[in-house]
Order: sequence, then C-alpha cells, then structure tokens
Amino acid sequence: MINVAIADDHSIVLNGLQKILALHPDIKVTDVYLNGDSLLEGLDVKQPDVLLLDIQMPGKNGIEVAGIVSKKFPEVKMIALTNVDILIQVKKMLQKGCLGYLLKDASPEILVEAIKTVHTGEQFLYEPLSRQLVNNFFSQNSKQLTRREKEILQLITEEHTNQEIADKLFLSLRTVENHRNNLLQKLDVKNTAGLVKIAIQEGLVK
Amino acid sequence: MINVAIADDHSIVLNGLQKILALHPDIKVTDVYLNGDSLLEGLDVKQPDVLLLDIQMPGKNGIEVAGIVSKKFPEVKMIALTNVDILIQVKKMLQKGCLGYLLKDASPEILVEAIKTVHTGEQFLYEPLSRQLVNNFFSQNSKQLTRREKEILQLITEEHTNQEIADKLFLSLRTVENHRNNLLQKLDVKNTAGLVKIAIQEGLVK
DNA sequence: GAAAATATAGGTGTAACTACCCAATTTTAT
DNA sequence: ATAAAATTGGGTAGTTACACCTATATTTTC
Repeated sequence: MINVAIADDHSIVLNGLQKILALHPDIKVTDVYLNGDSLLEGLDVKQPDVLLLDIQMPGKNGIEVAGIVSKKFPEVKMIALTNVDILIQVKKMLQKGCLGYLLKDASPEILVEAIKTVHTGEQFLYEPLSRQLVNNFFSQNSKQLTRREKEILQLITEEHTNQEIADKLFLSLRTVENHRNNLLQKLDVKNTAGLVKIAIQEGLVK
Repeated sequence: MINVAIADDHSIVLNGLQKILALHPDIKVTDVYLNGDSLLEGLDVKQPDVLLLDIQMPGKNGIEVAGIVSKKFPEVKMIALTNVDILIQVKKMLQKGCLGYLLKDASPEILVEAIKTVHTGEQFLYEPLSRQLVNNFFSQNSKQLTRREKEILQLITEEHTNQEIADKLFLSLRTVENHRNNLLQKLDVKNTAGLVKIAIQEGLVK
C-alpha cells in the first residue's frame, strides 16, 4: 500500500487525482493540501510515501517547497506536477530532489505508473519531457548565459536600445553591443525577435 | 436536475469535474468526452443542458467545436474551460456562443454557480476575466490589428527581416516598413522587442 | 598560482529598423 | 452608393542593430 499526499491549488485537479487514484487498491490518498504552507504543516505531523507536488502555487511555489521537503523529509518521494513544460522549471525541480515529473495531461495509467516507479526509488520522467531534457543537455553548454548577459537580455526585452542599456549599466555602447552579439550567437537566433522569444520561454522576463 | 456533458482531453481534469459535480444532487454528469470529435458524435445522439468545453484540445479545438455546437444545438449552454486566460481566446469563445468562461483553478463553488447560472440562460464570466475584458474593451480600438498586420507581426516574431517578409508576401519593402510602423504605433511599443512580447501574450505565435 | 572564462572597450562597415511625410487603389461596411 | 478602412507603395533621413575583428583588465575556477 502506497500512501500518497497531494498539494495543488486547483480544486479540479485535486479532485481528479483523488478520483483516479481511488480506483487503485494499492494506492491510498492520505492527505490533500491547497497550498505549500499547509502542506509543510501537514508533513510535520505525518509523511506520505509519495508526494504529488504542483509547481505553480500561490505563496510558496513548488520549487521552494520541494527544496524544504527534500531536506526535512528526504525519505518522501516527490513527483512534480505542472500543466506547462518549461524546461528551466523541470530542471529546478529535479535539482531540488524530485524523482518524477508529470504534465497534467497525463493519462491515469501514466500517473499510477509514475507513483509506483518513484515509490521504488527510481526516477520517472514523462516521456515528452525526458526527450526535451536530453536535447537540452547537448545544447546547454552554448546556452549558459552569464550574469551580465542575462541582465542585458532582460533590458533588451524591456525595449531598451543598446545606448540606453549602456547608460543604465554605466558601460560603453561597444560593450553592450558585444554582449548582444554574444547572446545572438549563444542562443543561435538572428535578431531581437529571437532574443525576446527565448527570454520569455526561459522565464527570464514576464 | 441539470444534465451536464464535459469535453476535456485531460483525464485529471475530467475526473476532477466529475467528482466535484457528483456531490450536487441537482447536477448530473451524463457524458464525458476526451476530444472534440467524439463530443460532436455524442451530441448527435443526445444533448445535455450544459456543456463544459475545454479550449485546448487535440484535433478540433474548443473554438471550432463551440462554433459547430452553437449552430447545430443552440439550446445547449456552453461554458468554456481553460487554464490560461488569453484574452483573445476568451473573446473568440464568447463570439462562438459560449455563455460562460472559467479558469481551471476555479473553486468547486464557482464551478457549480457557473453551471446553474448559464442553465438559466444568463452569462457567467469568472471575475478576474470579466475585469480584464472590460479593461481590454476600452483600449481595443487601438489594439485591433488588421489581417495583414497580424500576418506581418507573426513573420517578425519568426525572426524575418522586412525584406524577407516583403519577398515572402510579394510586397514592396516600403509596404512592410509602413505596416511595421503602424504596428509600433497601434501597440504603443518602441521596437521589435515590444512587438514580439505582445504577439506572444496575445497568442499570435508560439 | 596558473589557466580559463568573463567583462570591458575599441575599429570598421553594412544591413536593418524607426520616424516622419504623402497618395493611389482596393476592400469593407453602412 | 458612399464613406471609411485597409492595403499598397514612394520620399527622405536618422538611428539602431548586426557582423567580425582585436585586445586588456578582472574574475572564476581548478
């Protein structure tokens, strides 16, 4: 019998997971929480075998919560849940100790499989995501932006010109131009439009 | 007794809605569908009073389906369901005849209220969305892009230069430049970065 | 402490974008 | 049928971005 706790601020999702898991005799949903704080309180009282953890939650988000849980209760196996597959979030959750990662459009079968897999201590990554992660791994060296580059990329997406960025950061125009060119090369895009798209999808802005 | 049908490709959401609505004696979930096509087949056999319709679905999406349903079965009250509040989608769904609009983070109470409201023929818009719609209404005149402008905006976000766009659309470079300038003015942004941001947040790309 | 990576800034040139004009034609709406 | 809006294209000018170099501090990393 696997004891499962769920933390998700969406009532609909919470109920859906409960209903699906109720059909399985070897899985028991012992606790449900609507946010990260009440989850942390609850865990102090009792710990489940497996924790389904939503990433987007008001207050403490899933990434923060995962870090706390893995430190205080390393024996709890965590599965991250999300409706959007933003790679940077996936990576962060895995770094924080999540054993599994699921999109909310997963089928009941996949869901159950994931719970059983992480319960044994193995990792479970939803197929479309693991493929993306592998692809990302091979191109990550070229995608690792420095602090300054991120700073400048952010200002670019905020519609500033190179000159404005230079003034704001007390740099030469040339320096900013160089950083911008390096960004274009590292991110393998052609122009500002490409930079902004990547900045948004990587969660650097907005 | 209100008969409700649900169409959503997410099993978790489907189960969640069923579980929540099962608690209410005057609401009965008569049919559930995992995609638009099976929904349309099912409706030919019998029609519910209220239809909960997901927007993002594989195959026919919610917007297409809503158009078809409202023509064939105008007596079915539709509520659009989505996890992201993209204004342009809200507007389209309402144009297609949806009486209600809900985000998937809605509470069970809101959900039930929405179903009961549209069943009487009244409109139900989830509060955060209706506020946005009102705000949008006052600024919409300046934000209403023409077909050509949208086309060009999309090509800009795909990293094409004006010259490339001109070649692709068999236009003069000047024409494209003019459209681009009009876009900058209409959307009240300063440069390409601003254009791309709006294009993404309005769901024109990606 | 040495090596690698990062941040800085300059040179030079071209391509692309932005900011104003104006006007003819076609499409859409009333 | 007429007015309004959209599409097309041109003129002129200035600014900004992009490409491809070199080079020296400074910081990080091992």
